[in-house]
Amino acid sequence: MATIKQVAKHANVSVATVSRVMNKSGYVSEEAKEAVEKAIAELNYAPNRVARSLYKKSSNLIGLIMPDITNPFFPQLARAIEDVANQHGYQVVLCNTDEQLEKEQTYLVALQTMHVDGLIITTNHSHNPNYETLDLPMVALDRIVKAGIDAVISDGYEGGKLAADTLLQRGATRLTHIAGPDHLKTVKRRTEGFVEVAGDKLVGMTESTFTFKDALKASQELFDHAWPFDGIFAANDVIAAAVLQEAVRRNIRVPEELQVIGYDGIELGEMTSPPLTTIVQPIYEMGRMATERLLDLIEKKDTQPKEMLLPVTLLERQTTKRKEK
Amino acid sequence: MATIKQVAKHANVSVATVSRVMNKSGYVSEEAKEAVEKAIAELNYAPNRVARSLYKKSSNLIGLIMPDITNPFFPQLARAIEDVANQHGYQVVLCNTDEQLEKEQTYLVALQTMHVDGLIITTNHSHNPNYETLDLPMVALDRIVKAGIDAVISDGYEGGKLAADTLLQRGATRLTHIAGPDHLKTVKRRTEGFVEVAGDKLVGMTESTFTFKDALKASQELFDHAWPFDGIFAANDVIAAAVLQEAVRRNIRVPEELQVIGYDGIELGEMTSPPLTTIVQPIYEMGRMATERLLDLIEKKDTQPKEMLLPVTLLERQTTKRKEK
DNA sequence: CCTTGATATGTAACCGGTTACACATTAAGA
DNA sequence: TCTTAATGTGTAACCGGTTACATATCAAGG
Repeated sequence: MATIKQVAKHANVSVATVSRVMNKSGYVSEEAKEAVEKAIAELNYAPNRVARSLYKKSSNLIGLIMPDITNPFFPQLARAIEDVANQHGYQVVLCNTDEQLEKEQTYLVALQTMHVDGLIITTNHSHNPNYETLDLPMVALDRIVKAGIDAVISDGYEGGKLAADTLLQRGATRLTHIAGPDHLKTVKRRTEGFVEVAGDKLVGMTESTFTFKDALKASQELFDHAWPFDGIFAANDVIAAAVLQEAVRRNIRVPEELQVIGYDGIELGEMTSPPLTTIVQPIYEMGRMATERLLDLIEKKDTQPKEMLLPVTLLERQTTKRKEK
Repeated sequence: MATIKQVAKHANVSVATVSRVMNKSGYVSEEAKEAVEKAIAELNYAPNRVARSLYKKSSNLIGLIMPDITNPFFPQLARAIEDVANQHGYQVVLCNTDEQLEKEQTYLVALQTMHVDGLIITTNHSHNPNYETLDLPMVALDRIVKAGIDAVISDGYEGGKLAADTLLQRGATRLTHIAGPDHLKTVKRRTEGFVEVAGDKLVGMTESTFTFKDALKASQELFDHAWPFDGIFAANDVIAAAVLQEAVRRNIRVPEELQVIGYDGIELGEMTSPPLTTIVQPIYEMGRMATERLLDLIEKKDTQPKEMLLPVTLLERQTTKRKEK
């Protein structure tokens, strides 16, 4: 690969002039500019980003820290982030932490020493010392790290209420719920909203992680102990899919005997039988906003911490009944 | 962040000595070593990877080029790659190209100018000029780029035969198939294997992309035109899920009336109702092997091009009948 | 005692960009 | 015509590491 020196020699100017035309900075004569552009084209030159990074202390890299890209909620987020980053000339470094503090810490130093310009974090323990001392632009996505760090989240509380409302309106009278992991504040809000509206119609509740296996186990327990019920809200779509599968296995008709609502709006919901009714959070949009916000932070456009709460909507597919008039 | 100079001053040695103890190279007295280690610990020093990259022309970064991480086959691959890379001190840069040559080209220069050490490619057009001139270690994963470039793929041909065999053995007599996109050689092999064994039992066949929407459309067409049939092999699990959903919608009992086999072994297959029987390729293993191979290439351990063909297995869940004795 | 090789350490060049600064030329304004 | 500011360009320092090379000390062998 050609270097700036070779370009300079080829164009009969100094490296400073080459740098100036590339960065459109300082004064350059029309003549010199053309010569440099010609040389760049002829040598197929592209500036070495590593060298630039070293001086500028900025790499045009952003770190994306998530628990596990294998969890079907995250790829869409990653996609949005990558799209926006790329449009602005940034690349993203993928980090799966499995929510392990130690892995996270290792990544954090790796990312810092490679001078990433910012971080998007979709992982947290309620108290994570790793981030608190970190002096790097960052935004939390779908998680809340701590006050003072920007966050983009969906309105889980309203989502939970909407789920209960919908179930009740469609004639359900005995509601149940499978909550998500206890340490995720954003997920807890869904449960709170649901419980509030469900009131004394709530006849059973359990808890599960977001893996399908665990969700299946939780579903079985719920069916074993709380049956009969005719409406269920799952803390996310994976859990809802497990509920659905277990219902089918038990020959419970959905939605006639049991109505099911999930949360997230991932593609998986389209693929179940019947397709899943769910509370959709605008996943791609959330990724987009988080990234744009991060880029603003990096370019110091706005340093006032913000929390962005996005509205959710009901997507009626076929695990709920038609609306009663 | 501290620099090597500060560490040197703090330990009362030169930067060269500091560098030597960090890299365990050259001669260093026990005394100096201890002083340096103490200084490193006290200043919480970690070497600047950008500076190191500039001199070494190696960044410990690998580029991962895939069509779309949102396609449920890829996250598991990405996860495996990231795991292995990380264990060896490498990070991965995620690139979604949507199979667009132009996007790919843009990424390629970005990746080159940031001096990534290697590439894993899971995307291709049968003839992609971008890679042919590229002088960078790379391995193709689940795709074949061209002879001379290492590839890790699963045995689609055997997989197709296995699917047909299984269907036939379980009493199916009228087989159909939904093939994948025509330009993917590895996917075509599945079809070839299936068709060969199915022989004159094959009563219908169509083609689809790997998006659920398209797959649903293809399924509907197949049901409209080729019904009745009692065994179907889909080129991947997403297509199989679409077939399943359409079958349920048409009140066709699975597996009693129609047996379905997919290909891939992604988690989604577990979540359908009933759970999907499928030909599983060892996805994580493939990602692992590709990455290990790439790292070998980077470290010049072995430069003889190789193609690794991994065996597939049948995972019997509930869309096929029990084996007849 | 002298030579030699192993051990130990520091100085400075280098990687490939960016930019402060010095210097030269030219045009405009007084 | 003289001053001043705008324009144009090159040299060299700098970013933070790595390493070639020079230099120094010391122990072993002849």
